[in-house]
Amino acid sequence: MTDTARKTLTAERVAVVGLRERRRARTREDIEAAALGLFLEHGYDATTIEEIAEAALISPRTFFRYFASKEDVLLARGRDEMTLAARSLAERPPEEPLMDSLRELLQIFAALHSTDRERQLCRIHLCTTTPHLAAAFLEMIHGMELVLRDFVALRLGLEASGRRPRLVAAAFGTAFRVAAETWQESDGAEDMTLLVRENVETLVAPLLEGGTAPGP
Amino acid sequence: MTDTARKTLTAERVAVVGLRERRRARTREDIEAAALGLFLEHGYDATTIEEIAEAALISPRTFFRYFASKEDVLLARGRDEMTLAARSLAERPPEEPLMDSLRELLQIFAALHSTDRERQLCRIHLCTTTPHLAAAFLEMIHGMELVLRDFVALRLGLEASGRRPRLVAAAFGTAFRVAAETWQESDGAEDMTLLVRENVETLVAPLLEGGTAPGP
DNA sequence: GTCTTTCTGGCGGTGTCTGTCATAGTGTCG
DNA sequence: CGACACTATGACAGACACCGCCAGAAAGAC
Repeated sequence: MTDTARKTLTAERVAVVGLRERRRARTREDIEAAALGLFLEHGYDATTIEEIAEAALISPRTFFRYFASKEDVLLARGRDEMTLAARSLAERPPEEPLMDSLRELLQIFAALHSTDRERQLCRIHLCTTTPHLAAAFLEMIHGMELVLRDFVALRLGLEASGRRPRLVAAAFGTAFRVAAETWQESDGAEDMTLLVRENVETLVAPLLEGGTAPGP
Repeated sequence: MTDTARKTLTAERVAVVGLRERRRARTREDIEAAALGLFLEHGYDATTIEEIAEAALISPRTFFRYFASKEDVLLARGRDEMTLAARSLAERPPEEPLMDSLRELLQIFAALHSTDRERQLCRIHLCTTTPHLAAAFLEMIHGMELVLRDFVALRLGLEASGRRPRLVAAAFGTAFRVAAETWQESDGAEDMTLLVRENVETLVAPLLEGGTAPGP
């Protein structure tokens, strides 16, 4: 874990300790809000860092002290949530069937999702309409798949480089991605949680039923 | 189809007509070769457009008349091949079972793949080691999935926005992606064609067997 | 209160990518 | 073969993302 990441986590977990941390968290949220608003109004590409900085009452230079890049404003939150959720799988009882653990992961996503519904929809909308963001969005899910792959390998007692851990993790990521796309295209009308669940049952479950090696 | 794309296709299909087209194709290949060499030598990020241009004996400005971006040097070929191959599915007999058509698509990929093995390996290696390229690579596959989705919907008599066409197309793309990753990690030792085939049978076939709606 | 640590803004630089224009080479038609 | 249209090219200027650096301001520890 990087130093920056640890600090961020600490600041979030201990909630608020000093004035400095509170201010920093506040500024970060200001930037996110300002950016999202401008993106929705003028489009992602047409919005410059300078405009975001001005709207958030900071200097352009400071923007990059809060976010690594322009796309990060939209994806950092999701990225953190995803990897943290995937990592939390390590705390599940080791004897629990893998498919049950994955279903538990869905619960965590559902909880995260319900707290931030409106923004999620905006974010995914931007991601699916802007090519550059679409690529970054896919890569974000790919990052979660890597964490997931190691967990699946551990649980199945296989090497992480093997075929089955790869496919299970990728199938899960794909189930999530397709659900997000479907949800976005329905303008949030469909039930995202249900969509992911269905897709996981359709894509992932067949890979796992019948023990550890159902395939050829 | 864009004007540029049409021209490219024409130039490829009619092979070589005038001196102009031949020269243009030659320059394009020079740029590709120069770029790939520099990427492998110094890394993708450490290579500048200026260096590529110099190695290819063109001006930096001209580089962007052949490729839309730096990443495009590596991905344009694959992108074209993928979408063309996916589009060629339209010429399969309409009564052919969908799964058979998809297996046919694998054949096309295998043929393309065998003609350019070494470079493919280099390209995928770069894509899996450079974050920015990884994202673009995933997006390339996503583009193929979109074409595939429409085809699947047409064949199954469903709407392209439905769940099943989405999942089938995404599963196919994922099968391909995982195979590419596995192949790259084995340094080309494994049989890429076989890997894709296995993954498709594992991931896609379960979605299609038992008619048009096997799921719940 | 001082001292240390952290945050911030500004400056300058690199690199990607684009619009524009003049020039030179290519294809075509009379 | 000569006039014409078309296209490719290179040079220039510019927008924007991003980063290293430094000096000043603010916060926390003592």
